[in-house]
Amino acid sequence: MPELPEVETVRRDLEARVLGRTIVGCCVSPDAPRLVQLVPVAEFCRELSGRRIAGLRRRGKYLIVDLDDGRAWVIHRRMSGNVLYRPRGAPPDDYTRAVFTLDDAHELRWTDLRKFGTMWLVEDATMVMESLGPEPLDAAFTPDVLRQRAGGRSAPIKSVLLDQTVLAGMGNLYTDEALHDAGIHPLRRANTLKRADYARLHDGIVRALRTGIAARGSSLGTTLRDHINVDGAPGENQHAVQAYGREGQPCYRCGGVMRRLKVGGRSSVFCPTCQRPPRRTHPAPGRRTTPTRAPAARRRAATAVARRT
DNA sequence: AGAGTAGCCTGTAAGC
DNA sequence: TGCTTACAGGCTACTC
Repeated sequence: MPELPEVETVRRDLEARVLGRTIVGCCVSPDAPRLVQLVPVAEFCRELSGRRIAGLRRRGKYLIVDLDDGRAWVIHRRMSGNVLYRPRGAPPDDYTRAVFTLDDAHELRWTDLRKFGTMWLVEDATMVMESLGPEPLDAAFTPDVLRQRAGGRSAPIKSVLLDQTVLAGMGNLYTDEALHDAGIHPLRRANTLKRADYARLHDGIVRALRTGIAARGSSLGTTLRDHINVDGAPGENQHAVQAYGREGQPCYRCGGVMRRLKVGGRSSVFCPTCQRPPRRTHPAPGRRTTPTRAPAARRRAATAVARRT
């Protein structure tokens, strides 16, 4: 599933291939009625045709194609969207929903099995991504910034990291990786993490994302529904993954068995030894629950979920 | 306001 | 074997 590293990999590949090229044709399949946002497909295609590609940027999981008239073609891959750069006349690709013909005898093919992907043609790219949090790979993203943005939240840290208004670009895979790297349990409430926790988490986030980019993204599961790069080849980061999808397998750090639970409806894999669960449910024998602790019912519910799997 | 969740979508895999 | 159900997940819209 495309997250920051997968979008960045495609951005870099496209920059090397289509920068300066002109879009000479546009065809959107009628079976992808939600693909083009804000304007009718006919208008979108008409306005895009004839435009030269002046730049390629990324913001969070958004890919931004800057056009020569100052407008921006913004693409969000969501779950299964891929951008392929193919010679005109190359064999068809499964689940192709749109084709953008270029002036170099190639075309950009938008493939998207689940049809969740969206694109916009706008005057200013920021209008579709106003609420995004900071870029995790910018120098301005520091442990203090992370703590300031996340530290006031009572939701599980896993859910907070997935909130794009807190931090832009993290998805389920890299969140699991970062939390494992930092030794933080996904159910820990964000407002219970200490300064040192946020320092480790910051490092874990940056490391996980950089590792992903260096490996050209993660391609798990079957090729059809997964991230592939502009030439159709998968990434390699799935071989480097420490946590995501490794339920039942040994933790690379301690050898213990990796476990899985649901956090905010998302599957989360973690090491119960390296990532200590939140405060225990049951007070030690003879001890009383102090009023400053979370209500017993809530703590019990949290641990029950953690034990279920 | 913040937290939690249904729905969008389709292919795969597990269960009966 | 064939059918049904659960699951995967980014994001929006909705409820509580």
